[in-house]
Amino acid sequence: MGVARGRKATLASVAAQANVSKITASRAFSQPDKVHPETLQRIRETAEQLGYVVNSAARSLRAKSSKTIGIVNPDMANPFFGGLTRLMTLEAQKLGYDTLVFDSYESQETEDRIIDKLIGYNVDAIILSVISNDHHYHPAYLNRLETLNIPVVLVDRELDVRHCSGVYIDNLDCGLQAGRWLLEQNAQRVVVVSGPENSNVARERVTGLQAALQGKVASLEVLHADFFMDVAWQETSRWLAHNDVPDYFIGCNNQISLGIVKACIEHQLALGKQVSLFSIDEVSHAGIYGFHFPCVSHDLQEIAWQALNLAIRRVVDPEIKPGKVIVRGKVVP
Amino acid sequence: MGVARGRKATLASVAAQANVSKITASRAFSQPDKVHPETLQRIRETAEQLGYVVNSAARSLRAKSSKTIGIVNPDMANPFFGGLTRLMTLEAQKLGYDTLVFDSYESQETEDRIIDKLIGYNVDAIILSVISNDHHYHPAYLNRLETLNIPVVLVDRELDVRHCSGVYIDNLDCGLQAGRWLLEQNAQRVVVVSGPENSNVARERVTGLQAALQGKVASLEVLHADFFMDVAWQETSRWLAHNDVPDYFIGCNNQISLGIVKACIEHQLALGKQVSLFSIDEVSHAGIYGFHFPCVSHDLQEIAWQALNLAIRRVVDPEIKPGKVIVRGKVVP
DNA sequence: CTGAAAGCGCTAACAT
DNA sequence: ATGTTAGCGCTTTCAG
Repeated sequence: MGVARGRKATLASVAAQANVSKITASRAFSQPDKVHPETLQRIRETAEQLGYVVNSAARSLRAKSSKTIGIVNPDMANPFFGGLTRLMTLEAQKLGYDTLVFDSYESQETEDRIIDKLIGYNVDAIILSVISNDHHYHPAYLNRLETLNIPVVLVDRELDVRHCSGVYIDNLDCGLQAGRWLLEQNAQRVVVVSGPENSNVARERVTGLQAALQGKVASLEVLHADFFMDVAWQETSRWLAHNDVPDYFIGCNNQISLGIVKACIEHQLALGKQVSLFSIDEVSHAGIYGFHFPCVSHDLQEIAWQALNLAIRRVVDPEIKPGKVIVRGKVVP
Repeated sequence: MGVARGRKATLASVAAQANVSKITASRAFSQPDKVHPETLQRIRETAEQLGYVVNSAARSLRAKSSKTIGIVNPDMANPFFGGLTRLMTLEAQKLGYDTLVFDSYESQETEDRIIDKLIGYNVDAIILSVISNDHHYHPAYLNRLETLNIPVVLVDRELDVRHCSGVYIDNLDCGLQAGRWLLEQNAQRVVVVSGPENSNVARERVTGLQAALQGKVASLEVLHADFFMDVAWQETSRWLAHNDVPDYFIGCNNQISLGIVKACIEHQLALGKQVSLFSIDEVSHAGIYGFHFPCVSHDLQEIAWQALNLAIRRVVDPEIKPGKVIVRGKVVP
C-alpha cells in the first residue's frame, strides 16, 4: 500500500512525510508524552500509513536500555519452566519490557552460547535457570556478566554467586510440610524418590522429610534418581520388584512423580488405594487421567513476579544490591 | 579479568589489541575462512581475553542478513507447538541461524505486536502458526511482510495467502487413515469429537472420517467442540450422560483427546475395554498413566525440517516462489 | 589476504 | 515542544 517494495520505512521517512525532525518522530514512539498531541497523532498516522515499525536493532545499539530481558531455561518442555517463562513474559510486558526466550536443552555448551547471544542483543538483564544442580557450578560467563553490569536473576537452581540475585524455593520447608502432612495421614512405610545426590534442591527436600518423619514412621527409605522421569521410573520399578508395597511414595519433583506413577501403574498397583503418592510440585495431567495426588505446590505467578522485580529493580538503579527471595510452597491436599 | 568495568569489548578494541584493522577482526567472526589462520587465531585469543562477543544489534543493523528467524506460535504449552519449536530451533542452529521465539497466547493483538517486533529485529524470515482456524483470516501484517520481502512459512494452520509458504498436515488423509483403521477393528458405533465448525483442519479430518466410515458402521456421530481440552471434555461428558457408550471415540487433536479421556474416566468407563479412543495426534502422558491409544501421528522432525527449508530457501534466493508442503501422518496402532 | 571510508537507523546530549 | 549534531558497533563497498 503505497510503500516502496522491499524498502523499509524508517524514522527519517516518517519524519519527512510528517514534517518534523527525526528526533521528534523518535520521541513519538519512545516518549510520546514529550510530544504535542497533535504532532503525535500526525506522526502516528504517517507511520501507520507507511507501515513503519521501530527498528529494535538500531534502538538497542544507540539507546541506554534495550528494554529487553533474556530468559534462559534448561527445558521449556518441563511445565515448571515453560509455565514460569510464560508468566514472566506477561509480567515483563506489563513493565514495558520484551523478553528473549532461549532453551539451553540441559546443555552447558548451549547455555554458554545463549548467554553470549543475549549479551550481543544488549539485554538489560538475564533471568536464568542453570543447567546444573550443583551449587558450585560457576560457568565463565558469570564473570563476564558481572563485569558488564548485567543483572542476573537465578531461578530455582541456586548457585553460590554473590553478584546474582535469586528466587529460590524453600526446599527444606517443602520437605517439612510434606512430612507433617504424611504424619497426619498416619503414613507408616514411606519411600522417597529423590533427585541426584549432588543436587541441593534434592538434598534439602529429603532433609526436611527426614526431619519431620524420622522416628515417627515405621520405615523411611530414600531412592536416588535424577530429575527426569525415566530414571525415576526405573528406580521405582526396580524397588517395587524386590520390596513390599509402601504406604506412600514421595516424588521430589514433577518429573520424578510421573516416573513413580508409571512404575506403580505398570506394577498394577491401584494408586490412591494400595499405595499413595505425595508429590513435590504438581503432577502433570493427573486430573485428566482420573487421579488426584496431594502435593506441595508453588505459586508460579509469585515466582515470576519476584524474578522480574529483582531484575528490573537493578536495571533501573544499578546501585541496588542483588536480592534473594525465598518462596514457600504450600500443601494442596 | 582485565576488562574495564561495565565497558563492553568492541571490535575496535579487539582490533587494536590484535594489531589489525576493524574489518579484519570483523571477518574473523563472520567469514573466518577469509582471514589468515595465524591472524585469525591471534584475533580469537584477544577476543577471548577481552570477553568480546559480537554485538547482534549492530550486526543486524548493518548486515544484509541478521541470520535470525522468528518463530511465532499460539500456545507454546501445547506439546505440538512446543515440540515443533524446539526442533525448528535445533534445525536452524545447524544452518547457522538463530531463532527468536514468541508465544502469541492465542491473541490476535499479541500476534500483531510480535510480528512488528520481529520486523524490528530484522529477522530474515518468519515461521508462523496463526491464532485463527479460519482459512480467510488475513491480518494486516501479512501485507507488510510481503512488501518487505520477508518470507513467511505458515505451519499447521493454513491461510489462503499466495505469498506465504506453508507446511500443512494432510488432514483429509488423517481422517481417511483413521477411518480405515477403525473399520479393521470392526468399530460399529463411532463418535467423533471435532474442533470448531469454522476450522478447516477440523472439517477436513471429519470429512475424511466420514468418507471412510459412512455406511460402513452402525452409527457415526460428530460432536463439535473447539481445539481446547475443556470444551471437548464438557461436550463428551454431556453426550455420555444422554447416550449409550459407543465403541470408539475419535479425538480430532491432542487436546480434544485429553478431554475425551477425562470425560470417560469421570464416567467410570474402562478406556480400552468398555470404550476405545482413537486420537489424531498423540495423547500426552498416556503411556505414563497406563494407557495406550492408537493414533495418527505426525513426524514433528519432518515438519520442522520442511518449515526451515522453505524459509531458508527464500532467504538465500528471493526469486524462489513460496512453496507448499503437505505432510502425511501415519497410524500408530 | 588486508584495509579505509561510509553509513545502517536510531537516540543522548545539548541546543533553541 | 522541537531541532541539531554526533556517534553507537558493525559490515558493505571499493581499494589495494
